[in-house]
Amino acid sequence: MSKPSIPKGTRDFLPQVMVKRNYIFDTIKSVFQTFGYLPIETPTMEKTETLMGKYGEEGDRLIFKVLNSGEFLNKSNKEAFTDNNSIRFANSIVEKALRYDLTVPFARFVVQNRNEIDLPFKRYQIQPVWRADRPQRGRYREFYQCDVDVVGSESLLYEVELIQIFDKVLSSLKLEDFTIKINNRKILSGLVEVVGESDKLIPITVAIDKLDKIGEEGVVKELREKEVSESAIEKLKPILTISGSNENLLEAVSLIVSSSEIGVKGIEELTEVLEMVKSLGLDKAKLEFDPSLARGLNYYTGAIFEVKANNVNIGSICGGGRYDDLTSIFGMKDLSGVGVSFGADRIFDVLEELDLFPKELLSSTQLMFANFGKLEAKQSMKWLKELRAHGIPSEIYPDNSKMKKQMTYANNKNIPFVALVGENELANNSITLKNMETGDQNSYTIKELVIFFNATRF
RNA sequence: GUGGUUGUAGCUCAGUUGGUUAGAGCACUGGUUUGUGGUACCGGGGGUCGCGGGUUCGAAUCCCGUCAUCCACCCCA
Repeated sequence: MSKPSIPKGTRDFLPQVMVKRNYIFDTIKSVFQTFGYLPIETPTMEKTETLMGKYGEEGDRLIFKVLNSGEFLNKSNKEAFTDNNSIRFANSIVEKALRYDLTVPFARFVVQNRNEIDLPFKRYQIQPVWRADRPQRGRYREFYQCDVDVVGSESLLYEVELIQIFDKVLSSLKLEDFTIKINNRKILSGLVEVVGESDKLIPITVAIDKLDKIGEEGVVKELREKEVSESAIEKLKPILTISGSNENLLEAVSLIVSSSEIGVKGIEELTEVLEMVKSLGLDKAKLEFDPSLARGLNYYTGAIFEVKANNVNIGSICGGGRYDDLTSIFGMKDLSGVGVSFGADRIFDVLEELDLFPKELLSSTQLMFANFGKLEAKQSMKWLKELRAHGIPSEIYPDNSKMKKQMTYANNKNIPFVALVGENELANNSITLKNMETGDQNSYTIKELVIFFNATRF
Protein backbone atom coordinates (compact mmCIF):
# COMPACT_ATOMS: atom_id res chain seq x y z
CA MET A 1 0.00 0.00 0.00
CA SER A 2 1.28 3.46 -0.91
CA LYS A 3 1.58 6.34 1.51
CA PRO A 4 -1.83 7.48 2.73
CA SER A 5 -2.90 10.77 1.24
CA ILE A 6 -5.93 12.96 0.63
CA PRO A 7 -7.38 14.35 -2.62
CA LYS A 8 -5.76 17.35 -4.23
CA GLY A 9 -6.83 20.68 -2.74
CA THR A 10 -8.22 19.17 0.48
CA ARG A 11 -6.66 19.39 3.94
CA ASP A 12 -6.47 17.81 7.38
CA PHE A 13 -6.81 20.24 10.28
CA LEU A 14 -4.67 19.71 13.39
CA PRO A 15 -5.94 20.82 16.81
CA GLN A 16 -3.79 23.96 16.85
CA VAL A 17 -5.33 24.91 13.50
CA MET A 18 -8.87 24.00 14.52
CA VAL A 19 -8.85 26.30 17.54
CA LYS A 20 -7.95 29.15 15.20
CA ARG A 21 -10.60 28.16 12.66
CA ASN A 22 -13.21 27.95 15.40
CA TYR A 23 -12.20 31.39 16.60
CA ILE A 24 -13.07 32.72 13.13
CA PHE A 25 -16.33 30.77 12.90
CA ASP A 26 -17.40 31.77 16.42
CA THR A 27 -16.73 35.44 15.73
CA ILE A 28 -18.67 35.32 12.47
CA LYS A 29 -21.61 33.46 14.01
CA SER A 30 -21.93 35.80 16.95
CA VAL A 31 -21.97 38.86 14.66
CA PHE A 32 -24.55 37.25 12.37
CA GLN A 33 -26.78 36.53 15.31
CA THR A 34 -26.54 40.04 16.70
CA PHE A 35 -27.91 41.24 13.35
CA GLY A 36 -30.86 38.88 13.66
CA TYR A 37 -29.84 36.02 11.36
CA LEU A 38 -30.44 32.37 12.25
CA PRO A 39 -28.63 29.25 11.05
CA ILE A 40 -29.74 26.68 8.48
CA GLU A 41 -27.97 23.79 6.78
CA THR A 42 -28.51 22.19 3.39
CA PRO A 43 -27.24 18.84 2.07
CA THR A 44 -23.70 18.34 0.83
CA MET A 45 -25.16 17.10 -2.46
CA GLU A 46 -27.75 18.79 -4.61
CA LYS A 47 -29.37 17.47 -7.74
CA THR A 48 -27.26 18.42 -10.74
CA GLU A 49 -30.16 20.32 -12.30
CA THR A 50 -30.28 22.57 -9.22
CA LEU A 51 -26.68 23.64 -9.71
CA MET A 52 -25.97 23.48 -13.43
CA GLY A 53 -26.28 26.70 -15.39
CA LYS A 54 -26.29 28.98 -12.36
CA TYR A 55 -22.65 29.97 -12.33
CA GLY A 56 -21.89 30.50 -15.99
CA GLU A 57 -20.07 28.18 -18.33
CA GLU A 58 -16.90 28.22 -16.27
CA GLY A 59 -18.85 27.38 -13.13
CA ASP A 60 -20.46 24.32 -14.67
CA ARG A 61 -17.04 22.92 -15.44
CA LEU A 62 -15.94 23.35 -11.83
CA ILE A 63 -18.85 21.47 -10.24
CA PHE A 64 -17.89 18.11 -8.73
CA LYS A 65 -20.28 15.47 -9.97
CA VAL A 66 -21.22 12.34 -8.06
CA LEU A 67 -21.44 9.13 -10.05
CA ASN A 68 -24.74 7.26 -9.77
CA SER A 69 -24.69 4.15 -7.62
CA GLY A 70 -25.52 0.67 -8.83
CA GLU A 71 -25.71 -0.49 -12.42
CA PHE A 72 -25.56 2.99 -13.86
CA LEU A 73 -24.15 1.75 -17.17
CA ASN A 74 -27.47 0.09 -18.05
CA LYS A 75 -29.22 3.46 -18.04
CA SER A 76 -26.34 5.39 -19.61
CA ASN A 77 -26.62 7.18 -22.90
CA LYS A 78 -24.50 4.89 -25.07
CA GLU A 79 -25.13 6.98 -28.13
CA ALA A 80 -23.55 9.96 -26.44
CA PHE A 81 -20.65 7.75 -25.40
CA THR A 82 -19.89 6.57 -28.94
CA ASP A 83 -20.31 10.17 -30.16
CA ASN A 84 -17.68 11.28 -27.66
CA ASN A 85 -20.20 13.72 -26.18
CA SER A 86 -18.90 13.95 -22.62
CA ILE A 87 -21.58 16.31 -21.37
CA ARG A 88 -24.56 14.31 -22.54
CA PHE A 89 -22.96 11.07 -21.44
CA ALA A 90 -22.19 12.52 -18.01
CA ASN A 91 -25.80 13.66 -17.66
CA SER A 92 -26.92 10.09 -18.16
CA ILE A 93 -24.79 8.64 -15.38
CA VAL A 94 -24.84 11.52 -12.86
CA GLU A 95 -27.76 13.08 -11.06
CA LYS A 96 -26.10 14.52 -7.94
CA ALA A 97 -23.30 17.04 -7.43
CA LEU A 98 -21.43 18.62 -4.52
CA ARG A 99 -22.59 22.13 -3.72
CA TYR A 100 -20.55 24.85 -5.43
CA ASP A 101 -21.65 27.67 -3.14
CA LEU A 102 -24.33 28.30 -0.52
CA THR A 103 -26.42 30.88 -2.35
CA VAL A 104 -28.03 28.69 -5.01
CA PRO A 105 -28.89 25.89 -2.54
CA PHE A 106 -30.35 28.62 -0.34
CA ALA A 107 -32.59 29.85 -3.17
CA ARG A 108 -33.75 26.27 -3.67
CA PHE A 109 -34.30 25.94 0.09
CA VAL A 110 -36.45 29.07 0.23
CA VAL A 111 -38.70 27.96 -2.63
CA GLN A 112 -39.00 24.42 -1.33
CA ASN A 113 -39.78 25.49 2.24
CA ARG A 114 -41.77 28.61 1.37
CA ASN A 115 -44.64 27.66 3.64
CA GLU A 116 -42.43 27.21 6.71
CA ILE A 117 -40.63 30.55 6.61
CA ASP A 118 -41.56 34.17 7.17
CA LEU A 119 -40.45 36.91 4.82
CA PRO A 120 -38.13 38.67 4.86
CA PHE A 121 -36.19 35.54 5.73
CA LYS A 122 -32.80 36.14 7.33
CA ARG A 123 -30.49 33.17 7.52
CA TYR A 124 -26.84 32.36 7.88
CA GLN A 125 -25.11 29.20 6.78
CA ILE A 126 -21.59 27.97 7.49
CA GLN A 127 -20.71 24.88 5.50
CA PRO A 128 -18.01 23.63 3.14
CA VAL A 129 -18.33 23.98 -0.61
CA TRP A 130 -16.41 22.22 -3.37
CA ARG A 131 -14.90 23.43 -6.63
CA ALA A 132 -12.93 21.33 -9.11
CA ASP A 133 -10.45 24.15 -9.62
CA ARG A 134 -6.69 23.84 -9.71
CA PRO A 135 -5.46 24.57 -6.20
CA GLN A 136 -2.97 27.35 -5.56
CA ARG A 137 -2.29 29.99 -2.94
CA GLY A 138 -5.55 30.79 -1.16
CA ARG A 139 -7.49 28.45 -3.41
CA TYR A 140 -8.70 25.07 -2.24
CA ARG A 141 -11.01 22.44 -3.69
CA GLU A 142 -12.84 22.12 -0.40
CA PHE A 143 -13.36 25.29 1.60
CA TYR A 144 -15.84 26.89 3.97
CA GLN A 145 -18.17 29.69 3.13
CA CYS A 146 -20.00 31.66 5.76
CA ASP A 147 -23.07 33.16 4.11
CA VAL A 148 -25.59 35.67 5.38
CA ASP A 149 -28.54 36.35 3.15
CA VAL A 150 -31.97 37.87 3.38
CA VAL A 151 -34.70 37.17 0.83
CA GLY A 152 -38.11 38.71 0.43
CA SER A 153 -37.22 42.38 0.55
CA GLU A 154 -35.86 44.96 -1.86
CA SER A 155 -35.00 47.34 0.94
CA LEU A 156 -31.60 48.96 0.63
CA LEU A 157 -31.38 48.88 4.42
CA TYR A 158 -30.10 45.35 3.98
CA GLU A 159 -27.25 46.49 1.75
CA VAL A 160 -26.29 48.85 4.55
CA GLU A 161 -26.66 46.09 7.14
CA LEU A 162 -24.39 43.75 5.19
CA ILE A 163 -21.71 46.41 4.93
CA GLN A 164 -21.94 46.84 8.70
CA ILE A 165 -21.57 43.07 9.09
CA PHE A 166 -18.41 43.05 6.95
CA ASP A 167 -17.03 45.83 9.11
CA LYS A 168 -18.02 44.28 12.41
CA VAL A 169 -16.73 40.77 11.68
CA LEU A 170 -13.38 41.79 10.23
CA SER A 171 -12.80 44.49 12.84
CA SER A 172 -13.58 41.95 15.58
CA LEU A 173 -10.96 39.66 14.08
CA LYS A 174 -8.47 42.52 14.59
CA LEU A 175 -8.02 43.15 10.88
CA GLU A 176 -6.92 46.78 10.60
CA ASP A 177 -6.64 47.47 6.91
CA PHE A 178 -9.30 46.22 4.55
CA THR A 179 -11.47 47.69 1.83
CA ILE A 180 -15.07 46.93 0.98
CA LYS A 181 -15.56 47.54 -2.71
CA ILE A 182 -19.07 48.20 -3.90
CA ASN A 183 -20.67 48.62 -7.29
CA ASN A 184 -24.07 48.03 -8.82
CA ARG A 185 -24.86 45.72 -11.69
CA LYS A 186 -27.51 48.17 -12.88
CA ILE A 187 -24.77 50.71 -13.48
CA LEU A 188 -22.85 48.16 -15.53
CA SER A 189 -26.01 47.32 -17.47
CA GLY A 190 -26.56 51.03 -18.12
CA LEU A 191 -22.99 51.34 -19.25
CA VAL A 192 -23.16 48.64 -21.91
CA GLU A 193 -26.53 50.03 -23.01
CA VAL A 194 -25.10 53.51 -23.44
CA VAL A 195 -22.17 52.27 -25.49
CA GLY A 196 -24.45 50.14 -27.62
CA GLU A 197 -23.17 46.70 -26.61
CA SER A 198 -26.00 45.42 -24.40
CA ASP A 199 -25.62 41.86 -25.62
CA LYS A 200 -22.02 41.76 -24.43
CA LEU A 201 -22.70 42.59 -20.77
CA ILE A 202 -20.88 39.56 -19.39
CA PRO A 203 -17.69 39.65 -21.47
CA ILE A 204 -17.44 43.40 -20.92
CA THR A 205 -17.89 43.19 -17.16
CA VAL A 206 -15.42 40.31 -16.93
CA ALA A 207 -12.85 42.35 -18.85
CA ILE A 208 -13.42 45.50 -16.79
CA ASP A 209 -13.15 43.47 -13.59
CA LYS A 210 -9.52 42.69 -14.39
CA LEU A 211 -8.51 46.35 -14.38
CA ASP A 212 -6.38 46.29 -11.24
CA LYS A 213 -4.64 43.15 -12.43
CA ILE A 214 -3.89 43.78 -16.12
CA GLY A 215 -4.26 47.56 -16.31
CA GLU A 216 -6.08 49.76 -18.79
CA GLU A 217 -4.23 48.45 -21.83
CA GLY A 218 -4.91 44.87 -20.88
CA VAL A 219 -8.62 45.55 -20.53
CA VAL A 220 -8.78 47.34 -23.88
CA LYS A 221 -6.97 44.44 -25.49
CA GLU A 222 -9.41 41.95 -24.02
CA LEU A 223 -12.40 44.06 -25.10
CA ARG A 224 -11.08 44.01 -28.67
CA GLU A 225 -10.66 40.24 -28.49
CA LYS A 226 -14.33 40.01 -27.47
CA GLU A 227 -15.22 42.04 -30.56
CA VAL A 228 -16.45 45.09 -28.72
CA SER A 229 -16.61 48.01 -31.18
CA GLU A 230 -13.89 50.66 -31.11
CA SER A 231 -16.39 53.42 -30.44
CA ALA A 232 -17.77 51.48 -27.46
CA ILE A 233 -14.25 50.97 -26.11
CA GLU A 234 -13.61 54.70 -26.38
CA LYS A 235 -16.78 55.41 -24.40
CA LEU A 236 -15.83 52.83 -21.76
CA LYS A 237 -12.35 54.22 -21.24
CA PRO A 238 -13.33 56.84 -18.63
CA ILE A 239 -14.53 54.03 -16.37
CA LEU A 240 -11.04 52.59 -16.44
CA THR A 241 -9.21 55.81 -15.73
CA ILE A 242 -11.30 57.91 -13.37
CA SER A 243 -10.38 58.00 -9.72
CA GLY A 244 -11.15 60.06 -6.67
CA SER A 245 -13.61 60.11 -3.82
CA ASN A 246 -16.81 58.08 -3.91
CA GLU A 247 -18.76 61.28 -4.53
CA ASN A 248 -16.56 62.31 -7.46
CA LEU A 249 -16.78 58.87 -8.99
CA LEU A 250 -20.56 58.79 -8.61
CA GLU A 251 -20.85 62.11 -10.35
CA ALA A 252 -18.59 61.10 -13.22
CA VAL A 253 -20.24 57.75 -13.79
CA SER A 254 -23.69 59.22 -13.45
CA LEU A 255 -22.92 61.59 -16.35
CA ILE A 256 -21.88 58.67 -18.54
CA VAL A 257 -25.00 56.58 -17.92
CA SER A 258 -27.48 59.46 -17.68
CA SER A 259 -29.31 58.40 -20.84
CA SER A 260 -29.94 54.89 -19.53
CA GLU A 261 -32.93 54.34 -17.28
CA ILE A 262 -31.44 51.30 -15.58
CA GLY A 263 -28.08 52.99 -15.22
CA VAL A 264 -29.66 55.96 -13.44
CA LYS A 265 -31.52 53.58 -11.14
CA GLY A 266 -28.22 51.95 -10.23
CA ILE A 267 -26.68 55.31 -9.44
CA GLU A 268 -29.62 56.20 -7.23
CA GLU A 269 -29.41 52.96 -5.27
CA LEU A 270 -25.68 53.23 -4.79
CA THR A 271 -25.90 56.86 -3.72
CA GLU A 272 -28.50 56.03 -1.10
CA VAL A 273 -26.45 53.16 0.35
CA LEU A 274 -23.22 55.15 0.44
CA GLU A 275 -24.90 58.11 2.10
CA MET A 276 -26.51 56.00 4.78
CA VAL A 277 -23.31 54.16 5.59
CA LYS A 278 -21.44 57.43 5.73
CA SER A 279 -23.85 58.90 8.24
CA LEU A 280 -23.71 55.77 10.40
CA GLY A 281 -19.94 55.41 10.28
CA LEU A 282 -17.75 52.31 10.10
CA ASP A 283 -15.17 50.87 12.48
CA LYS A 284 -12.06 49.74 10.54
CA ALA A 285 -13.48 49.23 7.03
CA LYS A 286 -12.91 51.53 4.11
CA LEU A 287 -15.86 51.64 1.73
CA GLU A 288 -15.02 52.35 -1.90
CA PHE A 289 -17.19 52.68 -4.97
CA ASP A 290 -15.31 50.78 -7.65
CA PRO A 291 -16.91 51.20 -11.10
CA SER A 292 -14.71 48.38 -12.43
CA LEU A 293 -15.94 45.82 -9.90
CA ALA A 294 -18.04 43.28 -11.78
CA ARG A 295 -17.85 39.76 -10.29
CA GLY A 296 -18.26 36.68 -12.38
CA LEU A 297 -21.37 35.13 -10.90
CA ASN A 298 -24.20 35.71 -13.32
CA TYR A 299 -27.12 35.94 -10.94
CA TYR A 300 -26.31 39.34 -9.42
CA THR A 301 -28.64 42.16 -10.46
CA GLY A 302 -28.10 45.06 -8.03
CA ALA A 303 -25.42 45.90 -5.49
CA ILE A 304 -22.25 43.83 -5.64
CA PHE A 305 -19.58 43.64 -2.97
CA GLU A 306 -16.09 42.41 -2.62
CA VAL A 307 -13.71 42.73 0.33
CA LYS A 308 -9.94 42.74 0.07
CA ALA A 309 -7.38 42.64 2.83
CA ASN A 310 -4.81 45.28 2.01
CA ASN A 311 -1.11 44.42 2.05
CA VAL A 312 -1.79 40.69 1.72
CA ASN A 313 -1.40 39.00 -1.62
CA ILE A 314 -4.50 36.85 -1.63
CA GLY A 315 -7.69 37.17 -3.65
CA SER A 316 -10.84 38.66 -2.20
CA ILE A 317 -11.79 37.40 1.28
CA CYS A 318 -15.51 38.16 1.00
CA GLY A 319 -17.99 38.73 -1.77
CA GLY A 320 -21.68 39.02 -2.45
CA GLY A 321 -24.48 41.04 -3.91
CA ARG A 322 -28.17 41.38 -4.66
CA TYR A 323 -30.00 38.86 -6.83
CA ASP A 324 -33.54 39.63 -7.93
CA ASP A 325 -34.31 36.55 -9.87
CA LEU A 326 -32.58 33.57 -8.30
CA THR A 327 -35.69 32.01 -6.76
CA SER A 328 -37.67 32.41 -9.98
CA ILE A 329 -35.46 29.73 -11.51
CA PHE A 330 -36.99 27.42 -8.92
CA GLY A 331 -40.50 28.70 -9.54
CA MET A 332 -41.01 31.58 -7.14
CA LYS A 333 -41.13 35.02 -8.71
CA ASP A 334 -40.59 38.51 -7.37
CA LEU A 335 -38.44 37.49 -4.44
CA SER A 336 -35.40 39.70 -4.23
CA GLY A 337 -32.48 38.60 -2.10
CA VAL A 338 -29.18 40.04 -1.03
CA GLY A 339 -26.34 38.37 0.76
CA VAL A 340 -22.62 38.09 1.26
CA SER A 341 -20.13 35.35 1.89
CA PHE A 342 -17.06 35.25 4.11
CA GLY A 343 -14.24 33.04 2.87
CA ALA A 344 -13.16 31.50 6.16
CA ASP A 345 -10.11 29.76 4.71
CA ARG A 346 -8.76 32.90 3.11
CA ILE A 347 -9.47 34.93 6.24
CA PHE A 348 -7.49 32.27 8.10
CA ASP A 349 -4.54 32.70 5.75
CA VAL A 350 -4.69 36.48 6.13
CA LEU A 351 -4.81 36.38 9.95
CA GLU A 352 -1.97 33.86 9.94
CA GLU A 353 0.19 35.99 7.67
CA LEU A 354 -0.46 39.14 9.71
CA ASP A 355 -0.05 37.21 12.99
CA LEU A 356 -3.43 38.38 14.30
CA PHE A 357 -4.63 35.27 16.14
CA PRO A 358 -4.86 35.76 19.91
CA LYS A 359 -2.05 33.73 21.46
CA GLU A 360 -4.18 32.34 24.29
CA LEU A 361 -6.01 30.22 21.71
CA LEU A 362 -3.11 27.81 21.72
CA SER A 363 -3.64 26.43 25.19
CA SER A 364 -6.87 24.95 26.41
CA THR A 365 -5.65 23.07 29.49
CA GLN A 366 -4.82 25.48 32.33
CA LEU A 367 -3.36 22.98 34.74
CA MET A 368 -1.72 19.56 34.43
CA PHE A 369 -1.10 17.23 37.36
CA ALA A 370 2.22 15.45 37.09
CA ASN A 371 2.02 11.73 37.80
CA PHE A 372 4.15 10.37 40.66
CA GLY A 373 2.56 6.94 40.98
CA LYS A 374 -0.65 5.16 41.84
CA LEU A 375 -1.43 6.71 45.24
CA GLU A 376 -0.53 10.22 44.14
CA ALA A 377 -2.54 9.86 40.92
CA LYS A 378 -5.58 8.72 42.88
CA GLN A 379 -5.48 11.83 45.06
CA SER A 380 -4.81 14.00 41.98
CA MET A 381 -7.92 12.59 40.33
CA LYS A 382 -10.01 13.67 43.32
CA TRP A 383 -8.64 17.18 43.10
CA LEU A 384 -9.10 17.20 39.33
CA LYS A 385 -12.75 16.35 39.80
CA GLU A 386 -13.14 19.38 41.99
CA LEU A 387 -11.28 21.72 39.64
CA ARG A 388 -13.32 20.49 36.67
CA ALA A 389 -16.53 20.97 38.63
CA HIS A 390 -15.51 24.62 38.79
CA GLY A 391 -15.00 24.68 35.04
CA ILE A 392 -11.22 24.86 35.18
CA PRO A 393 -9.74 22.98 32.19
CA SER A 394 -7.29 20.51 33.69
CA GLU A 395 -5.80 17.09 33.10
CA ILE A 396 -3.35 14.56 34.54
CA TYR A 397 -0.34 12.96 32.89
CA PRO A 398 -1.29 9.31 32.35
CA ASP A 399 1.88 7.48 33.44
CA ASN A 400 4.52 7.72 36.14
CA SER A 401 7.12 8.74 33.56
CA LYS A 402 10.24 10.73 34.20
CA MET A 403 9.59 14.30 35.28
CA LYS A 404 11.50 15.53 32.26
CA LYS A 405 9.10 13.79 29.93
CA GLN A 406 6.02 15.01 31.78
CA MET A 407 7.30 18.57 31.86
CA THR A 408 8.14 18.50 28.17
CA TYR A 409 4.62 17.35 27.41
CA ALA A 410 3.12 20.24 29.41
CA ASN A 411 5.55 22.61 27.77
CA ASN A 412 4.70 21.50 24.22
CA LYS A 413 0.99 21.78 24.95
CA ASN A 414 1.45 25.31 26.25
CA ILE A 415 -0.06 24.36 29.59
CA PRO A 416 0.68 27.33 31.87
CA PHE A 417 0.64 25.49 35.25
CA VAL A 418 1.78 22.07 36.46
CA ALA A 419 0.63 20.64 39.80
CA LEU A 420 3.20 18.50 41.57
CA VAL A 421 1.70 15.99 43.97
CA GLY A 422 4.28 13.57 45.32
CA GLU A 423 4.99 11.83 48.59
CA ASN A 424 5.46 15.07 50.59
CA GLU A 425 2.34 16.79 49.24
CA LEU A 426 0.31 13.64 49.85
CA ALA A 427 1.47 13.61 53.46
CA ASN A 428 0.45 17.21 54.23
CA ASN A 429 -2.52 17.41 51.85
CA SER A 430 -1.05 20.19 49.69
CA ILE A 431 -0.41 20.85 46.02
CA THR A 432 2.83 22.35 44.71
CA LEU A 433 1.94 24.61 41.79
CA LYS A 434 4.62 25.37 39.23
CA ASN A 435 4.25 28.36 36.93
CA MET A 436 5.68 27.14 33.62
CA GLU A 437 6.48 30.60 32.37
CA THR A 438 8.41 31.94 35.37
CA GLY A 439 9.42 28.62 36.93
CA ASP A 440 8.12 29.77 40.35
CA GLN A 441 6.68 27.14 42.69
CA ASN A 442 4.22 27.65 45.56
CA SER A 443 2.24 25.42 47.85
CA TYR A 444 -1.58 25.53 47.89
CA THR A 445 -4.56 23.68 49.30
CA ILE A 446 -7.20 22.56 46.81
CA LYS A 447 -9.51 25.38 47.97
CA GLU A 448 -6.82 27.97 47.38
CA LEU A 449 -6.14 26.47 43.96
CA VAL A 450 -9.77 26.83 42.89
CA ILE A 451 -9.77 30.44 44.03
CA PHE A 452 -6.48 31.06 42.26
CA PHE A 453 -7.72 29.76 38.91
CA ASN A 454 -11.12 31.40 39.16
CA ALA A 455 -9.36 34.71 39.79
CA THR A 456 -6.93 34.40 36.86
CA ARG A 457 -9.71 33.52 34.46
CA PHE A 458 -9.99 35.94 31.56
C1' G B 1 -8.78 23.42 -19.09
C1' U B 2 -3.57 26.17 -20.85
C1' G B 3 1.69 27.31 -19.68
C1' G B 4 5.80 26.87 -16.36
C1' U B 5 8.44 25.28 -11.44
C1' U B 6 10.06 21.78 -8.07
C1' G B 7 10.25 16.47 -6.03
C1' U B 8 16.61 14.08 -1.23
C1' A B 9 15.10 12.12 6.79
C1' G B 10 8.75 13.76 10.23
C1' C B 11 9.80 19.41 8.65
C1' U B 12 13.20 23.17 6.04
C1' C B 13 16.96 22.37 2.79
C1' A B 14 22.59 21.23 1.05
C1' G B 15 24.78 17.62 -2.18
C1' U B 16 30.69 20.40 -7.01
C1' U B 17 31.99 18.66 -14.21
C1' G B 18 28.10 11.62 -12.98
C1' G B 19 32.75 8.48 -8.78
C1' U B 20 33.37 4.55 -2.52
C1' U B 21 29.28 4.21 3.17
C1' A B 22 23.99 10.66 0.60
C1' G B 23 24.76 15.35 4.69
C1' A B 24 23.07 19.79 8.00
C1' G B 25 19.54 22.42 11.10
C1' C B 26 14.96 21.67 13.52
C1' A B 27 11.92 17.65 15.51
C1' C B 28 12.19 12.75 18.02
C1' U B 29 14.98 9.73 21.56
C1' G B 30 18.92 8.33 25.60
C1' G B 31 22.33 10.53 29.07
C1' U B 32 24.87 14.71 32.11
C1' U B 33 20.23 15.72 36.30
C1' U B 34 16.28 8.16 39.23
C1' G B 35 10.79 15.28 42.13
C1' U B 36 11.31 19.68 37.44
C1' G B 37 10.21 21.68 31.14
C1' G B 38 11.53 25.93 28.05
C1' U B 39 18.55 27.63 27.76
C1' A B 40 23.76 24.19 27.64
C1' C B 41 26.89 19.68 26.60
C1' C B 42 27.56 14.39 24.85
C1' G B 43 25.33 10.17 22.31
C1' G B 44 21.33 7.52 19.22
C1' G B 45 17.53 6.09 15.73
C1' G B 46 15.52 7.52 11.12
C1' G B 47 16.33 8.07 3.76
C1' U B 48 13.83 2.16 -2.00
C1' C B 49 17.09 10.26 -3.28
C1' G B 50 8.52 10.69 -5.89
C1' C B 51 7.64 6.27 -9.19
C1' G B 52 8.94 3.44 -13.90
C1' G B 53 12.25 2.91 -17.82
C1' G B 54 16.85 4.34 -20.51
C1' U B 55 22.30 6.01 -21.20
C1' U B 56 26.92 4.48 -18.40
C1' C B 57 32.01 0.36 -15.72
C1' G B 58 29.24 3.59 -12.24
C1' A B 59 23.12 7.90 -11.65
C1' A B 60 20.39 11.78 -6.17
C1' U B 61 23.13 14.06 -10.48
C1' C B 62 22.16 13.05 -17.69
C1' C B 63 17.64 11.50 -21.09
C1' C B 64 12.33 9.83 -21.71
C1' G B 65 7.73 8.77 -19.45
C1' U B 66 4.52 9.11 -15.25
C1' C B 67 2.57 10.90 -10.65
C1' A B 68 2.64 14.67 -7.08
C1' U B 69 3.63 19.80 -5.81
C1' C B 70 3.84 24.94 -6.17
C1' C B 71 3.24 29.30 -9.39
C1' A B 72 0.89 32.05 -13.44
C1' C B 73 -3.45 32.20 -16.74
C1' C B 74 -8.78 31.16 -16.77
C1' C B 75 -12.06 31.73 -12.88
C1' C B 76 -12.97 32.61 -7.88
C1' A B 77 -13.77 32.53 -1.27
